[in-house]
Formats: sequence, structure tokens, C-alpha cells
Amino acid sequence: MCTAMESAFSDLDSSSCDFSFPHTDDEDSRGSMHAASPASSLASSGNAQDAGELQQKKKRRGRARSEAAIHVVKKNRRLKANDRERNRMHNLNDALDALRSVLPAFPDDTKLTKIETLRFAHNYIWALSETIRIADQRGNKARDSSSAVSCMAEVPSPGSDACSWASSASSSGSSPSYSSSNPGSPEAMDDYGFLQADVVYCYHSYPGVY
DNA sequence: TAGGCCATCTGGTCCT
DNA sequence: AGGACCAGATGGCCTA
Repeated sequence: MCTAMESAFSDLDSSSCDFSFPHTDDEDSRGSMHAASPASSLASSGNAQDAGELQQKKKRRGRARSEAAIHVVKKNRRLKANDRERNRMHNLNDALDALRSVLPAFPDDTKLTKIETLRFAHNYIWALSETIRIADQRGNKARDSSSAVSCMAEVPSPGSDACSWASSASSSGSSPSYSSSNPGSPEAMDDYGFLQADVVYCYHSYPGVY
């Protein structure tokens, strides 16, 4: 948006602050800067009052210049901070994209919003955890009864059709409600129509969310 | 046109 | 002092 402005300021540092000053008292006094030589000649003429005024002018000019320099330094710092903040948000968005990529996809290919991505991931992780837990339970039972258990990985792999798995997931469009309750509670999953207590999923593979 | 989502800017606070 | 993080403000874009 303000790249031109950024580039304009990006290579500014405190050492290069003598130009590009905003409008200041200094500017107003620049006219008198050029008129300084006559003034100095006046001072050298022995007029003590004029000499005092000249000193005052010099002081004012110096103060204005340093204020302007501070202003530019501050502006430069702000622009650098803006740049960092932009990068930080880009990184955050990249992480969100990475998260989206390992979540089951919806058939209509609508990109999940940020909040949806986080909530979906929250539920998805819970579902996978439940899968493991239930599979473990089944495994123990199977061992006890010496019968083989065939596991079907029903939890969709990343990028697969989430709706075949979470049938009602898209029923609320792209704005699924979110249960802030304990992820371990079944009602937390109901929003997406995920795992029900009587449904057994076998853990197949963990998506590589980082 | 209102509302939702998003990117960006900004100032404040905390941490190293 | 400078960077990271955060939350509020603002404006643009899109959709119902």
C-alpha cells in the first residue's frame, strides 16, 4: 500500500536526516539562513543587540533541526516496525495455510476463514485423539478375547473430502458454530457432526501439523 | 447497503 | 534500545 513510502524511507537513517524534513520552524527560518551572511556582517559590525538576536535565531534553528531529525528517526522506526509486523502476520497466515492443508477439505473448495480453520483443527485433533483412544480400547478387548480387530481408517486424511466423514460439517455453510466446551466432550464435536460415542474410528495417520 | 473478513497501520507493553 | 506480541482502528473487498 505504502511501498513507495516505505522505499522512500527504508534507507533513511539518522545520519541522513538532514533532508526530507517535514515542514518545521526550521524551514521558516531557512530564508533567514540565506540572509545570515548579511546578519553576520551586522554582528561583526559591533551591534550587540543584533548579535544576541542572531544567537537566538541559531538556537531556534538548531532546536527545530534536532526536532525534525527526531521526527524522521521516529518515522523510520515506525516504518521498520510496520514492516516487521507485516512479516509477522504473513508468517501467521502461512502457518494457517499449512494448517488448512492438513485438514480435511470441503468439497465446495471454500477456503476456511481463520477462525474456522482454528476451530476445525481443534475439533479435528480431538477426533483423532478419540480415534486413538477408542482403537486402543478395542485393541485391548481384542487381545483379551483373542480375536482380531480390523481397523478402518475412517478419519479422513488431509485433503480428502471432509464431508464424507463429517457429514453435517458444511450444513452451516462456512460458518460452523464452535463449542468452547472441553474438546473431550462429545458436544464439542457435534457442530461438525464428528465422532459420536458409538462410532469407532481407527487411527490411520497423523497429519503433519506443525 | 450492511455485515463479515482481511490486511495494514499504530501505539502500548513486555522481553531480551 | 530494539524486537516481538498484542489489540484497536481503519479502509477495502466481497457477498447476501
